[in-house]
Amino acid sequence: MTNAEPWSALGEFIRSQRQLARLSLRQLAELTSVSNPYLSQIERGLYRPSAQVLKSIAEALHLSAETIYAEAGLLDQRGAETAASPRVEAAIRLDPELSTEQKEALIQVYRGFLRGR
Amino acid sequence: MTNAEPWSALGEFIRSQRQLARLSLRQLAELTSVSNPYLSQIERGLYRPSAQVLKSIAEALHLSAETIYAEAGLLDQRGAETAASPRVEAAIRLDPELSTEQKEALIQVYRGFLRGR
DNA sequence: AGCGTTTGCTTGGTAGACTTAGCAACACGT
DNA sequence: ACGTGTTGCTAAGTCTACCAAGCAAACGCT
Repeated sequence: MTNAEPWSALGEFIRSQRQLARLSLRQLAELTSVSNPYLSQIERGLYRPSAQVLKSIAEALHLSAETIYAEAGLLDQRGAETAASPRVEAAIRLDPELSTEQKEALIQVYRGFLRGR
Repeated sequence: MTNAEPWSALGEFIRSQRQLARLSLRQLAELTSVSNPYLSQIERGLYRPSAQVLKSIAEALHLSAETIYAEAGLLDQRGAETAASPRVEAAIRLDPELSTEQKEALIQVYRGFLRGR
Protein backbone atom coordinates (compact mmCIF):
# COMPACT_ATOMS: atom_id res chain seq x y z
CA MET A 1 0.00 0.00 0.00
CA THR A 2 1.62 3.16 -1.14
CA ASN A 3 0.06 5.19 1.54
CA ALA A 4 0.52 8.93 1.16
CA GLU A 5 -0.74 10.59 4.29
CA PRO A 6 -1.56 14.26 3.96
CA TRP A 7 1.37 15.30 6.16
CA SER A 8 3.89 13.08 4.42
CA ALA A 9 5.26 16.13 2.62
CA LEU A 10 7.19 16.84 5.78
CA GLY A 11 8.76 13.39 5.71
CA GLU A 12 9.82 13.73 2.11
CA PHE A 13 11.26 17.12 2.89
CA ILE A 14 13.32 15.72 5.73
CA ARG A 15 14.51 12.82 3.66
CA SER A 16 15.65 15.03 0.84
CA GLN A 17 17.44 17.33 3.25
CA ARG A 18 19.14 14.39 4.89
CA GLN A 19 20.30 13.04 1.56
CA LEU A 20 21.54 16.44 0.50
CA ALA A 21 23.60 16.47 3.67
CA ARG A 22 24.95 13.02 2.69
CA LEU A 23 23.82 11.43 5.92
CA SER A 24 22.53 7.91 6.43
CA LEU A 25 19.52 7.23 8.58
CA ARG A 26 21.74 5.96 11.36
CA GLN A 27 24.05 8.92 11.20
CA LEU A 28 21.16 11.34 11.48
CA ALA A 29 19.73 9.18 14.23
CA GLU A 30 22.94 9.52 16.21
CA LEU A 31 23.07 13.26 15.71
CA THR A 32 19.49 13.72 16.80
CA SER A 33 19.46 10.94 19.41
CA VAL A 34 16.32 9.64 17.77
CA SER A 35 16.19 5.96 16.85
CA ASN A 36 16.85 5.19 13.22
CA PRO A 37 13.71 3.11 12.66
CA TYR A 38 11.63 5.98 13.91
CA LEU A 39 13.40 8.39 11.60
CA SER A 40 12.62 6.01 8.77
CA GLN A 41 8.96 6.03 9.72
CA ILE A 42 8.90 9.79 9.96
CA GLU A 43 10.40 10.16 6.50
CA ARG A 44 7.81 7.83 5.08
CA GLY A 45 5.03 9.82 6.68
CA LEU A 46 3.85 7.12 9.07
CA TYR A 47 4.06 9.30 12.13
CA ARG A 48 4.14 12.99 12.90
CA PRO A 49 7.13 13.72 15.08
CA SER A 50 6.89 15.83 18.21
CA ALA A 51 8.20 19.36 18.26
CA GLN A 52 11.32 18.40 20.17
CA VAL A 53 12.21 15.75 17.64
CA LEU A 54 11.62 18.24 14.87
CA LYS A 55 13.86 20.71 16.60
CA SER A 56 16.76 18.30 16.98
CA ILE A 57 16.37 17.25 13.35
CA ALA A 58 16.50 20.87 12.32
CA GLU A 59 19.68 21.39 14.30
CA ALA A 60 21.35 18.30 12.91
CA LEU A 61 20.54 19.35 9.36
CA HIS A 62 21.53 22.96 9.97
CA LEU A 63 18.06 24.19 9.21
CA SER A 64 16.32 26.83 11.25
CA ALA A 65 13.60 25.49 13.49
CA GLU A 66 11.15 27.83 11.82
CA THR A 67 11.86 26.31 8.45
CA ILE A 68 10.97 22.86 9.57
CA TYR A 69 7.98 23.95 11.62
CA ALA A 70 6.65 25.83 8.64
CA GLU A 71 7.10 22.74 6.51
CA ALA A 72 5.20 20.79 9.15
CA GLY A 73 2.38 23.30 8.99
CA LEU A 74 2.87 24.17 12.64
CA LEU A 75 3.69 27.80 12.05
CA ASP A 76 0.90 29.63 10.30
CA GLN A 77 3.35 30.98 7.85
CA ARG A 78 4.02 34.63 7.46
CA GLY A 79 2.70 37.12 9.90
CA ALA A 80 -0.68 36.00 11.06
CA GLU A 81 -3.35 38.39 9.88
CA THR A 82 -4.70 38.88 13.39
CA ALA A 83 -7.37 41.53 13.58
CA ALA A 84 -6.16 44.73 15.16
CA SER A 85 -8.00 44.55 18.46
CA PRO A 86 -6.39 41.39 19.80
CA ARG A 87 -3.00 42.74 18.86
CA VAL A 88 -3.17 45.47 21.44
CA GLU A 89 -4.21 43.07 24.16
CA ALA A 90 -1.56 40.57 23.19
CA ALA A 91 1.12 43.23 23.22
CA ILE A 92 0.03 44.34 26.67
CA ARG A 93 -0.03 40.84 28.05
CA LEU A 94 3.47 40.11 26.83
CA ASP A 95 5.01 43.27 28.18
CA PRO A 96 7.54 42.24 30.82
CA GLU A 97 7.63 45.72 32.31
CA LEU A 98 4.06 45.59 33.59
CA SER A 99 2.74 43.78 36.61
CA THR A 100 -0.23 41.49 36.27
CA GLU A 101 -2.51 44.04 37.90
CA GLN A 102 -1.31 46.75 35.58
CA LYS A 103 -1.91 44.53 32.59
CA GLU A 104 -5.43 43.82 33.70
CA ALA A 105 -6.09 47.47 34.34
CA LEU A 106 -4.81 48.53 30.95
CA ILE A 107 -6.88 45.88 29.21
CA GLN A 108 -9.94 46.99 31.14
CA VAL A 109 -9.42 50.54 29.96
CA TYR A 110 -8.87 49.39 26.43
CA ARG A 111 -12.03 47.29 26.40
CA GLY A 112 -13.91 50.16 27.88
CA PHE A 113 -12.92 52.27 24.92
CA LEU A 114 -14.01 49.59 22.51
CA ARG A 115 -17.31 49.26 24.27
CA GLY A 116 -18.00 52.94 23.73
CA ARG A 117 -17.55 52.92 20.00
CA MET B 1 2.39 16.89 46.18
CA THR B 2 3.79 20.12 44.93
CA ASN B 3 5.80 18.74 42.13
CA ALA B 4 7.31 21.24 39.78
CA GLU B 5 8.49 19.58 36.63
CA PRO B 6 11.29 21.39 34.85
CA TRP B 7 9.04 22.30 31.90
CA SER B 8 6.18 23.52 34.06
CA ALA B 9 7.19 27.11 33.32
CA LEU B 10 5.34 26.72 30.05
CA GLY B 11 2.20 25.66 31.85
CA GLU B 12 2.32 28.61 34.18
CA PHE B 13 2.87 30.92 31.26
CA ILE B 14 -0.17 29.54 29.46
CA ARG B 15 -2.29 29.76 32.58
CA SER B 16 -1.36 33.37 33.21
CA GLN B 17 -2.05 34.29 29.61
CA ARG B 18 -5.39 32.53 29.71
CA GLN B 19 -6.39 34.34 32.89
CA LEU B 20 -5.28 37.67 31.52
CA ALA B 21 -7.54 37.00 28.56
CA ARG B 22 -10.33 36.29 31.04
CA LEU B 23 -11.01 32.85 29.69
CA SER B 24 -12.05 29.80 31.66
CA LEU B 25 -10.46 26.44 31.06
CA ARG B 26 -13.52 25.30 29.17
CA GLN B 27 -13.70 28.38 27.05
CA LEU B 28 -10.11 27.99 25.99
CA ALA B 29 -10.75 24.31 25.48
CA GLU B 30 -13.55 25.10 23.08
CA LEU B 31 -11.49 27.63 21.17
CA THR B 32 -8.59 25.24 20.81
CA SER B 33 -10.64 22.06 20.46
CA VAL B 34 -8.50 20.55 23.17
CA SER B 35 -10.23 18.88 26.09
CA ASN B 36 -10.45 20.95 29.25
CA PRO B 37 -8.96 18.32 31.54
CA TYR B 38 -5.97 18.09 29.30
CA LEU B 39 -5.55 21.85 29.31
CA SER B 40 -5.65 21.72 33.08
CA GLN B 41 -2.91 19.11 33.07
CA ILE B 42 -0.82 21.14 30.67
CA GLU B 43 -1.09 24.24 32.80
CA ARG B 44 -0.02 22.30 35.87
CA GLY B 45 3.00 20.96 34.03
CA LEU B 46 1.94 17.32 34.02
CA TYR B 47 2.34 16.86 30.30
CA ARG B 48 4.20 18.52 27.47
CA PRO B 49 1.74 19.38 24.74
CA SER B 50 2.44 18.60 21.12
CA ALA B 51 3.29 21.33 18.68
CA GLN B 52 -0.17 21.34 17.12
CA VAL B 53 -1.81 21.81 20.51
CA LEU B 54 0.62 24.61 21.26
CA LYS B 55 -0.20 26.21 17.97
CA SER B 56 -3.93 26.20 18.53
CA ILE B 57 -3.42 27.58 22.03
CA ALA B 58 -1.32 30.36 20.59
CA GLU B 59 -4.03 31.21 18.10
CA ALA B 60 -6.76 31.22 20.70
CA LEU B 61 -4.77 33.53 22.95
CA HIS B 62 -3.75 35.75 20.04
CA LEU B 63 -0.11 35.01 20.62
CA SER B 64 2.27 34.28 17.81
CA ALA B 65 3.22 30.65 17.51
CA GLU B 66 6.84 31.70 17.82
CA THR B 67 6.20 33.24 21.20
CA ILE B 68 4.78 30.10 22.67
CA TYR B 69 7.32 27.81 21.06
CA ALA B 70 10.06 29.97 22.48
CA GLU B 71 8.46 29.71 25.89
CA ALA B 72 8.35 25.96 25.49
CA GLY B 73 12.04 25.93 24.68
CA LEU B 74 11.33 24.52 21.25
CA LEU B 75 12.65 27.50 19.39
CA ASP B 76 15.82 28.42 21.21
CA GLN B 77 15.92 31.12 18.56
CA ARG B 78 17.66 34.43 19.00
CA GLY B 79 16.46 37.36 21.06
CA ALA B 80 12.78 36.67 21.44
CA GLU B 81 11.48 39.23 23.88
CA THR B 82 12.97 42.39 22.36
CA ALA B 83 12.01 45.85 23.48
CA ALA B 84 8.43 45.37 24.53
CA SER B 85 7.60 48.96 25.33
CA PRO B 86 7.51 50.19 21.74
CA ARG B 87 5.41 47.20 20.79
CA VAL B 88 2.52 48.11 23.05
CA GLU B 89 2.49 51.70 21.94
CA ALA B 90 2.77 50.73 18.29
CA ALA B 91 -0.13 48.30 18.62
CA ILE B 92 -2.23 50.99 20.22
CA ARG B 93 -1.43 53.52 17.53
CA LEU B 94 -2.29 51.07 14.81
CA ASP B 95 -5.65 50.11 16.27
CA PRO B 96 -8.36 51.42 13.94
CA GLU B 97 -11.07 51.02 16.57
CA LEU B 98 -9.72 53.75 18.81
CA SER B 99 -10.06 57.47 18.40
CA THR B 100 -6.99 59.65 18.55
CA GLU B 101 -7.88 60.87 22.02
CA GLN B 102 -8.40 57.36 23.25
CA LYS B 103 -5.06 56.29 21.89
CA GLU B 104 -3.35 59.16 23.62
CA ALA B 105 -5.11 58.38 26.86
CA LEU B 106 -4.16 54.74 26.73
CA ILE B 107 -0.56 55.55 26.01
CA GLN B 108 -0.53 58.01 28.89
CA VAL B 109 -1.77 55.31 31.24
CA TYR B 110 0.77 52.89 29.88
CA ARG B 111 3.64 55.30 30.32
CA GLY B 112 2.44 56.06 33.80
CA PHE B 113 2.76 52.40 34.68
CA LEU B 114 6.24 52.28 33.24
CA ARG B 115 7.21 55.33 35.22
CA GLY B 116 6.30 53.60 38.45
CA ARG B 117 8.68 50.72 38.03
C1' DA C 1 -33.00 26.95 52.27
C1' DG C 2 -32.88 25.06 47.34
C1' DC C 3 -31.46 24.30 42.20
C1' DG C 4 -28.82 25.36 38.13
C1' DT C 5 -24.49 26.75 36.33
C1' DT C 6 -19.60 27.28 36.18
C1' DT C 7 -15.27 26.62 38.08
C1' DG C 8 -11.06 23.37 38.09
C1' DC C 9 -9.82 18.75 38.93
C1' DT C 10 -9.45 13.21 39.07
C1' DT C 11 -10.14 8.85 36.99
C1' DG C 12 -9.87 5.32 33.43
C1' DG C 13 -8.99 4.42 28.92
C1' DT C 14 -7.20 4.70 23.90
C1' DA C 15 -4.05 5.77 20.41
C1' DG C 16 0.08 6.95 18.62
C1' DA C 17 4.90 8.65 19.43
C1' DC C 18 8.98 6.39 20.18
C1' DT C 19 12.37 2.44 21.41
C1' DT C 20 15.07 -2.01 21.26
C1' DA C 21 15.96 -6.12 18.76
C1' DG C 22 16.40 -8.05 14.65
C1' DC C 23 15.88 -9.05 9.47
C1' DA C 24 17.02 -8.94 4.21
C1' DA C 25 19.66 -6.79 0.59
C1' DC C 26 23.53 -4.69 -1.05
C1' DA C 27 28.32 -3.41 -0.97
C1' DC C 28 33.28 -4.27 -0.01
C1' DG C 29 37.57 -7.01 1.14
C1' DT C 30 39.85 -11.24 1.85
C1' DA D 1 33.12 -18.85 -1.58
C1' DC D 2 32.91 -16.42 3.14
C1' DG D 3 32.86 -12.61 6.56
C1' DT D 4 32.02 -7.79 7.95
C1' DG D 5 29.90 -3.48 7.53
C1' DT D 6 26.52 -0.63 5.66
C1' DT D 7 21.96 0.44 4.00
C1' DG D 8 16.75 0.82 5.09
C1' DC D 9 13.06 -1.70 6.97
C1' DT D 10 9.69 -4.69 10.12
C1' DA D 11 7.93 -6.43 14.59
C1' DA D 12 6.73 -5.91 19.18
C1' DG D 13 6.70 -3.54 23.08
C1' DT D 14 6.67 0.82 26.47
C1' DC D 15 5.37 5.28 27.54
C1' DT D 16 2.70 9.38 27.43
C1' DA D 17 -0.14 12.74 25.04
C1' DC D 18 -4.79 13.22 24.88
C1' DC D 19 -9.99 12.36 25.53
C1' DA D 20 -14.80 11.26 27.72
C1' DA D 21 -17.09 10.91 31.88
C1' DG D 22 -17.77 12.43 36.09
C1' DC D 23 -17.01 14.83 40.81
C1' DA D 24 -16.71 18.53 44.61
C1' DA D 25 -16.67 23.24 45.63
C1' DA D 26 -18.11 27.83 44.66
C1' DC D 27 -21.02 30.81 42.47
C1' DG D 28 -25.53 33.11 41.51
C1' DC D 29 -30.71 33.36 41.54
C1' DT D 30 -35.31 32.57 43.42
